[in-house]
Amino acid sequence: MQQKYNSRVVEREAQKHWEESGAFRAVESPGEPKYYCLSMFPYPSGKLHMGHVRNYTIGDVLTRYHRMRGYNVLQPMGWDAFGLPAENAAMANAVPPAKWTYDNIAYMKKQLASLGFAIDWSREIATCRPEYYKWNQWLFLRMLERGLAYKKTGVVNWDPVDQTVLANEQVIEGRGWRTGAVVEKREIPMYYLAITRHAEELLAGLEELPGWPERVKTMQANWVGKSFGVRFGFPYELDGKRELLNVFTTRADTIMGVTFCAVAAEHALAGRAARGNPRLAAFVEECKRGSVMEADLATIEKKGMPTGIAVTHPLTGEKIPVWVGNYVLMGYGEGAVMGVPGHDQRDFEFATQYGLPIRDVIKPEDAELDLPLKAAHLDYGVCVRSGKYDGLDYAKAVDAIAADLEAKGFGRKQVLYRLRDWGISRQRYWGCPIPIVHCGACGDVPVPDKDLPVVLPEDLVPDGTGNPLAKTASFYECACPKCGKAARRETDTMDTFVDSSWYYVRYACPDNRQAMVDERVKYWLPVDQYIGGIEHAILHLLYSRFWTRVMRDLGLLTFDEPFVNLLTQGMVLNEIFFRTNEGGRITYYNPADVEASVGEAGARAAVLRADGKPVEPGGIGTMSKSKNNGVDPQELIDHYGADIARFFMIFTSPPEQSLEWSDSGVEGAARFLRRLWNCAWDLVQSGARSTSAQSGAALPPELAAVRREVHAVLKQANYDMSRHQFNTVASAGMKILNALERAPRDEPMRDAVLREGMSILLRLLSPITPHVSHHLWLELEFGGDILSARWPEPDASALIEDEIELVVQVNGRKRGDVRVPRDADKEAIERIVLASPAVQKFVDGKPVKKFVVVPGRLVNVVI
RNA sequence: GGGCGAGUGGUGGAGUUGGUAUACACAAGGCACUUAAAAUGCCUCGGCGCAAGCCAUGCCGGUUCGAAUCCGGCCUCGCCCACCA
Repeated sequence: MQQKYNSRVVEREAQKHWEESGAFRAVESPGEPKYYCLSMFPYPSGKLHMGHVRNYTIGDVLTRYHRMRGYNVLQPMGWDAFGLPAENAAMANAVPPAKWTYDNIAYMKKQLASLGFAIDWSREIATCRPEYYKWNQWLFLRMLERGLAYKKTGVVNWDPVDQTVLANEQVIEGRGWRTGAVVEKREIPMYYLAITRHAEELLAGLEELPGWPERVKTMQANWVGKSFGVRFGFPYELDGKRELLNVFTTRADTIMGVTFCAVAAEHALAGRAARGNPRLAAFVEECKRGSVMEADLATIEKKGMPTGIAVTHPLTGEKIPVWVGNYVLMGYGEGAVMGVPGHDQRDFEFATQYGLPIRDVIKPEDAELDLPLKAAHLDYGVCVRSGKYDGLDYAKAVDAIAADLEAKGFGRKQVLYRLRDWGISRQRYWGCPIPIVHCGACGDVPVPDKDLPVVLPEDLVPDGTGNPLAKTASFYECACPKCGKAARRETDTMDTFVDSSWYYVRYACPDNRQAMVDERVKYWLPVDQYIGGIEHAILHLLYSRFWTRVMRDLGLLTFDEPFVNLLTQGMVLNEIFFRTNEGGRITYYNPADVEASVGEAGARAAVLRADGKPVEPGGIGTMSKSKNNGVDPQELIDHYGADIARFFMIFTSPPEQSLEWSDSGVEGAARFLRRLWNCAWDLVQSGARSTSAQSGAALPPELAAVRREVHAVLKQANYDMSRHQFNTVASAGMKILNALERAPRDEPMRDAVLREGMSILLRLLSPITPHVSHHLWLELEFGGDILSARWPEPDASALIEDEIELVVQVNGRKRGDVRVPRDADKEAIERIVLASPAVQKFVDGKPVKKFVVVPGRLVNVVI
């Protein structure tokens, strides 16, 4: 054994051993309990960042722990390899996205290997490989057959210079992020997946996910957005025809307070009214051009214009004017609302602005409203000034009004979801081709299964002006599968969220060229533990839950929910430093280049090392390129090694909380592992390798205390492990080492206690610091491979003491402690406690009102 | 505007069911070893007080023998959603 801990040597040897022995190869073994542990696969952006390291370390801890618990574990890894950054890099470097992506994958794979993760690399997948995305296309065709995929014209952000669609986040202050051109709204045909058909099931299914964080479930439920209400129509006549202006409301009880109706600019009625009304037409155009971003909509001023059309109130027969309102969304409900200014704040603002009447028809049960209203009264109450509905509460009023509307044929109760169908068309090159051929004679023709996959050419270089596929004849020129005539292939590709919606299934059978899934899926799926960032709480996880149900309905899967347990790990944060120059431009400096010192009165001063001049502290924030506060994990690994990096990640914060980077924290981790090594070295030097740890042997009190400490800490650590609080498991490792180091030197049984303690400690740490644990396990000759060693359990007999210490409280305040025999009953304890000087002093002859005993912990004397 | 979290030392954070608040670290200070530095080891470390003791888990109140933990009302911060009818 080397005297000094050399992480490089230890880690290289351990990794070589694991690789040569195929230690992480997962093999199906029916009858054996399985544990499928999955971390969200990375986008191959170039190199790992700290967030990856944290994510995969947490996953690896769970994987290795469950293996030692006797589970047949699977931890796969792959690449979310399609996407926009590859196209941007391609433009910048004139290299095809494919080459850039594959190079990045090769480098990042090496980085992952150097961290010692227990990954089964034989199952590696990359979503940009035809053998993977073929099944995207295949499933899309199945969905098309069932009407679950369909084509529709939708509104998108369009960059007129680049001739391309922009994602919402690529629109900055109304302009394209690359070109600076004013973004237009355009209606173009896109393919949609009918996720709304599963809205109810996606909502109800959340109830069956006790292993998911509450907040993720809440976010999903809000996103699906279920509302109970009434859908009904206001009748009107146009060009001699009787029509209905349909609206949806969750407040049918306020229907007698309607003083106007408002429709979205895109609504058919608005278009109709705009004909022959240039001012209205101009207003409608203005509204249509507005941002697609909903967050922006919330802040803009309410604007509207009358259409000149009037509808009839379905219950009162009153004439109601119809307006176009910029606050009405075409995409939700009917694109039209009933205006109740008395009881809806938006309607109130609109009515106030345009002088429309405001009517109060709801009042609190036992109070009167302050009239005139200064704002809409939103609370539920009872109906007033509502004719036959007067005095009814919310539920009764809605029931009665819905019944009347239904009787008259105007509408009825309805459930509405906020969720919209998933548009998957992207006018981008680096993605999965949509398997459709456009034929002049036959229309849109699906590519037959036998012609799958539609292969994406890998040698194109985008230039920023539109989709290169649309300019590559060898791709788009094809024969119609139906009639054989010349046709044009669809050049849109799929949203990359499609790729990530089912990759976890494919890990079970990545090599199957004949089918999307096979028998092995039944063994491994669903995923037992999924780990990833909270930023995927809505979209990725919702799409995956949807896709799973689609596959289930096709008979490909037999379960509803893909991820049984979900752990959302926190962000990795670091300090931010910057300077502002005369022009107001902010330059960020990496904390590694900044010398920070704590000055007088705790004031923090920071200077840039390069020039010794001060920089301003900008607080703490997520590691990011824009704030230039990232720490390159590779430097950490090169300098300290994988185990120290992993230990720091686990020890510093609980997995779900954010983790603050700290150089001295890393030093602390390094210090601990050196001490661990030294402890093992001493034990090896004492020649005590073969001394067996006998639990039953009578130990002198000091050693019994050490052993008791070790087992007590282990007991707590096992509880912490089970609830995924890994930071305190790492603490437990430190506590055990502290206890072992305190063991008295001259006792003959010392080495036996130390050996037992080390065998526990190494196993406890091995999920966190697998390399050094592996190495010391061999050096101390505990037998076998620690990878598959049994997880340690505390020895109950080690925890028993003949005398226990009880804390003594008087009136709930700690006043001392007493030692009592382990089996003392309440009377005996009371006798001892009342006789103790600490209690005597406070009781001072006063009568004892109550004597509370918490067994094994404390007593409380109430006087 | 709505929803969900979270507020504990100088810092990161412990504290299952209410039961010794501040575990384990980091930083800081002191000492030892050393020619010196690094490394290592030992000690101190919530506040006030000479002490007995008192006060401290965002603030105010309540329940309880006993509250960081439970209940009610505020304040602050973070995240998510957001003119959703």
